[in-house]
Amino acid sequence: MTAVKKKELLDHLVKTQIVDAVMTMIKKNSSITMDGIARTCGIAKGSLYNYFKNKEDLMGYVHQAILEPIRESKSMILDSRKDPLTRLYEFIDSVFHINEDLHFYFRFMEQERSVAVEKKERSDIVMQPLTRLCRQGIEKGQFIDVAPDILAEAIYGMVIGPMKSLPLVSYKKQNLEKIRQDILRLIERIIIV
Amino acid sequence: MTAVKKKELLDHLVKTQIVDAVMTMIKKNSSITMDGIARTCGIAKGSLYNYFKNKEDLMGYVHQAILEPIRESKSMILDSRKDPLTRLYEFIDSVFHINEDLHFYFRFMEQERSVAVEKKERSDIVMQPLTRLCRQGIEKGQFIDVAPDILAEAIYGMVIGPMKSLPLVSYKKQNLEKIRQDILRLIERIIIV
Amino acid sequence: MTAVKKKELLDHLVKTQIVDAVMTMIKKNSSITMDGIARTCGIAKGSLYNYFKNKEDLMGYVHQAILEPIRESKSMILDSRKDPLTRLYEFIDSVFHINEDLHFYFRFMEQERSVAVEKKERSDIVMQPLTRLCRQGIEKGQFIDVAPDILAEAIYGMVIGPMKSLPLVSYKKQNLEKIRQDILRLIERIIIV
Amino acid sequence: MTAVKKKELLDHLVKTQIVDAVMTMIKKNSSITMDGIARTCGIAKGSLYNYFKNKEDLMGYVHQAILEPIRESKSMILDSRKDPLTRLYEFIDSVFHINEDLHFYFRFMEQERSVAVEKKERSDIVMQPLTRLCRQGIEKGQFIDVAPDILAEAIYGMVIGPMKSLPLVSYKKQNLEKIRQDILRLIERIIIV
DNA sequence: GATGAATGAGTCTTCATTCAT
DNA sequence: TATGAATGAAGACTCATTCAT
Repeated sequence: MTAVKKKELLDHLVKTQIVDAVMTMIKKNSSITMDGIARTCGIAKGSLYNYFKNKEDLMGYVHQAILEPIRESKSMILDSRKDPLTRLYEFIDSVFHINEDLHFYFRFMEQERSVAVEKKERSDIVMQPLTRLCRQGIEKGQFIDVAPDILAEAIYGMVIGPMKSLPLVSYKKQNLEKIRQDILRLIERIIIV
Repeated sequence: MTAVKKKELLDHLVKTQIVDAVMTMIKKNSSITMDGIARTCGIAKGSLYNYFKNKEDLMGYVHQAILEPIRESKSMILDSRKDPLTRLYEFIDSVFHINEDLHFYFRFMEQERSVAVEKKERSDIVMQPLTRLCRQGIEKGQFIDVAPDILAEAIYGMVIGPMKSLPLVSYKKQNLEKIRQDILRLIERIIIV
Repeated sequence: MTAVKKKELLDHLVKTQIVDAVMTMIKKNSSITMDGIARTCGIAKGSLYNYFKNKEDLMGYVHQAILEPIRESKSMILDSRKDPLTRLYEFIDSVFHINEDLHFYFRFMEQERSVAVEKKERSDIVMQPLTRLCRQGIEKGQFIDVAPDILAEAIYGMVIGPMKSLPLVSYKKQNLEKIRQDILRLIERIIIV
Repeated sequence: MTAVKKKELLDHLVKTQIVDAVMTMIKKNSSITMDGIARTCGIAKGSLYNYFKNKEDLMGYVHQAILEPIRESKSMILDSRKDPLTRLYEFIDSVFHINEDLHFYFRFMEQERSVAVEKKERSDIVMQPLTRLCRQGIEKGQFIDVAPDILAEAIYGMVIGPMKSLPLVSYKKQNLEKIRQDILRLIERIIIV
């Protein structure tokens, strides 16, 4: 391996470590300070600045690191070449299977309070592909014919809403399956022609 | 009036003033500091501590003061003795008519970022009465028979979702009416004829 | 005394204390930090920010506090209604009598390194009145007729130059008088008999 | 070439490179950090410490490297075997012709603010030879008979003063020539018997 | 009770210096 | 010898809280 590659690898390793540290802190709901990040990483405060220009930069990187996998997984489903109906079901399934990530994502978004940013991200990651999907479903006559962005919002609300409030409802595995069935029944009844 | 009553009245007056100050600051999107609150109120920083133990206490009070009117207005509609169907339509209408309040409420929630708190409040203010409403509608055979909390979440998502993203969509008055029509068309499909 | 006056007095007292602290530190040639200023004053770091918005503000105040007396004393001499010749001799005398202040002033200027600022201050305090003085002397036919600003610079250089380098020259009281005589002999040659 | 000589040559090469880097940075008015020096040189930060014990050491070397040419050029003029009067005129001319260097020198001095050092350098480079020149001029009966060091200071002040303040005066080429003429007239009038 | 000056822990950021490779 | 990542001491600034008047 060349020296350059080694360096890049090491660089990436430390950055990953930093991301992990921030994630841990977010999960613990502790406030994110450069001091804290360094301590959690077990490196010196100054070292953080060898990897990132400043806190904003660092948080931006963490942001991307957290969002990218979600963005990708959603995009893979929502933008595939399958039938719109199929994709919708797959999307709903995926939401049920990644709910832990999703909860983390939501908490992160709330920590990183910036209305503009949140809406932008939500829009980029889920709403835009979902809106495209809805448009295609409507064109094919599979979905009810309302404005596609409204339809997308409604689907998002119907699916994500119950997921977000799950931790409040005391639920077991079978409950989760029951919830899924109910959501599917609603989707079938409301969305599909 | 007794001295005690006078004191209570004065106490309430100042607290109201403090709440207003915080609201003003949130609207201006300025960061909420004890110093700033005192300055906005026109009282001394130290005096705040005569009314509240600490900042958390103060913010808790503001929290309640902001939420109570929304809670009440929602409760008045959702818990009235009218027909569930009627109440549902009234609720949806109310959401469309108070959207300014609602935006303020959302901004406040983002300032006061605390996952636990947000969910709790949302639950108290809207979801519980809405769930009760759904239960009654289902029992009466008016709404499709799924778990009432899921139905409530779905309705919430369908109605609030598009509202939250409104600032992003470039919209005019007629757009708003179009959105309302679309949402109503979706909601109607919940209802069993 | 009213409460307001008392407050103003106290405010001024603390600011004076801060100025003194900075002066002390400059004399000691120690680097001027907010921490150090606070320590030297015997007050808390945060308190400095109750009196000044930031370090720049504080240093600006110190700047003025140091310069004002010098500015005033120079202005009183250079802008008086006396004969230009008389004023010139008085100015030279004054330079010899305040040389301790002047040395402190020069050291301060070097600490506060900002070319623009230094030149501006020097210009405001000494060069402008001195140039006016020269212009009047030339008009009256008392001084040799060259550009007044150049003449002013030359006088400044002739008088201040030797003063600045005094600490290097091992000198005694009588030396100082000898230097003064020499400078005066040079200055006299500017004057048209 | 022996290995030792090779090493010395290399050492000198790198040091020259470092001096150039610092000069460049001073001209750009950017703050001089070890990191920046290394980056500008294209060598590693750690390597600087193979050539210099610490930053102070490095800056001292740069100091000498910058001053030496000025010192030499001044010395060549002031210490030549020509007539004192001729040398004085050559000195004044040289000041007018090297004003770019001089400005760089002044900026450097302001960066390297240290009263002691400045006075020492000024003394070494200009004042000592100028004082010698004055002494010779006085002995020859060409210059006015005051203490040679005072005379030197006065000349320095008369010539350098206007030069230093030049950037303030909005001046064109012809202005510069006018200034030169005025200064020469003053010198002739005041200094020369 | 009201006041607001004083406090100091906590936050981000810079940079000279060290040291393992 | 060369490298540059790691270090940590400083530095400027913020802000919730206390307390003497």
